[in-house]
Amino acid sequence: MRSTFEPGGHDHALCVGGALAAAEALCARQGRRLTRLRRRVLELIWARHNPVRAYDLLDRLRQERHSAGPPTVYRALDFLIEAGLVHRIESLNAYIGCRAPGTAHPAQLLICRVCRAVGELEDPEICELVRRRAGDHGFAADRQTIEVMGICPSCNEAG
Amino acid sequence: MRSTFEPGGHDHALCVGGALAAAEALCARQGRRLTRLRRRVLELIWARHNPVRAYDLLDRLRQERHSAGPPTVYRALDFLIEAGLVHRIESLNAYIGCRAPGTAHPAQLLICRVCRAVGELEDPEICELVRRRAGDHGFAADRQTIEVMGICPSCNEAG
DNA sequence: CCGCCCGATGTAATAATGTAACGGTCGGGA
DNA sequence: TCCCGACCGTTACATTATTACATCGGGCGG
Repeated sequence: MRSTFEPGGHDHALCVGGALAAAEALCARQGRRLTRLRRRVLELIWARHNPVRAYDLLDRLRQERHSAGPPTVYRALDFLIEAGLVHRIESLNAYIGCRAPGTAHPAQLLICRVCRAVGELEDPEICELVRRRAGDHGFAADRQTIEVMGICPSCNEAG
Repeated sequence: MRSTFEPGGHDHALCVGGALAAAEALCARQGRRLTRLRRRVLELIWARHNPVRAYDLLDRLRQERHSAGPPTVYRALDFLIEAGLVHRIESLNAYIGCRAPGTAHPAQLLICRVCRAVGELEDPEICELVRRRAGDHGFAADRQTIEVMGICPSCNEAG
C-alpha cells in the first residue's frame, strides 16, 4: 500500500494533465471559475510533488506575466484551497496539489524530511477518532490539520 | 471529561505557578538552563490560556527589558519548544504553554475559533493510529502536528 | 588570580510571508 | 444601455522570522 508516494520514474506529464482535467471538471460541477491565471498557478504547483512556496510561485509566474504581485498569487491560492484543489502545509508555509480533489475529507499529509516529497492520506478512521476524542472533551471539531514529518519509502531504502 | 479546557473562574496564579515549577524541575532533570529570560518568557506565555504571538510577547517583554529584540524572543521560544515546555501552533503562527511537559508524546491541540482558547489532548491512540497508517504506506513517521479548529465547550453552551 | 572558552544575550539589518486598499476591466443580466 | 459583481493590477504596508556579528559573564584549567 504505497500509492501515496510516486515512484521516481512515473510519467509526470500525465500526472499534471490528470490533475488539471480533474480540476476543470470539479470547478465546472461546483460552478467555480477556473480562470487562466488560476489554472496556470495550479499547473505550476503540480510541476513537482514537493511543496511550493508562495514567493517561488510568484517568481515563476512573473517570468510569463510581468504584472504579477503577491496578491495575484495569494488570491489564486485562496481560490484553489477553497475549491479543495490545493493544500496549505502549515508547518512549512507551503502549498501542494491535492491528490484527491473533490472528496470532502480532511487530509493527513506525510512530509519527507529528506527529499521533501509529500504524500497524502485520506483516512476516515483518523478523522473520526480525532473528532470523537475532541468531542469527549466537549469540543466540536470542524477542521483538522494533520501533518506528519518523517522519512518516505524511497529515502528510507536509500539511507 | 473536560479537563482540557479550564473553567472561567479557576485560580490562574496557581496554574502559572505550577507550570513554572514543573518547568524548573524538568529543566533541572534534563540539564537544561532555564535562565531568567527564558523563565520570564514562559511566564508571559502562561499569562493566558490563549495562543500568544511572538511580537506580542516581544512588546510585553520590552516593557521591562528595553534591549529585547526579535531574536531575544525567538531564541527563548526555540529553547522552550525544544524543552517540551511550549507548543508552536502552526496554523496560527502562535505559541502556547504545554499542559503536559515532560511527556514524550505529541499533542493534539484543540483551538476554539470563537474565544481562541486552546485545549490539549495527549491521546496515544491517535498518535498510534496515525503512525500505523503512515507506516502502511511505507512512511516512517517521527513527528506529528495535529491541530483541530472548532468550538470549545463554553462557547458551545453560550451560542 | 588570570585568561580562555562557550553559551546566552544584545543589536542592527534584512529576509520571508502575507494583507489592505483602491482602481480598472470586462462580461452578463435588468 | 447601464449597472453590478468577479477578477485582476498596483502600491503600499503589516507580520513573522532569520542572519550576522558584537558583547557579556560565568565556569574552569593553568
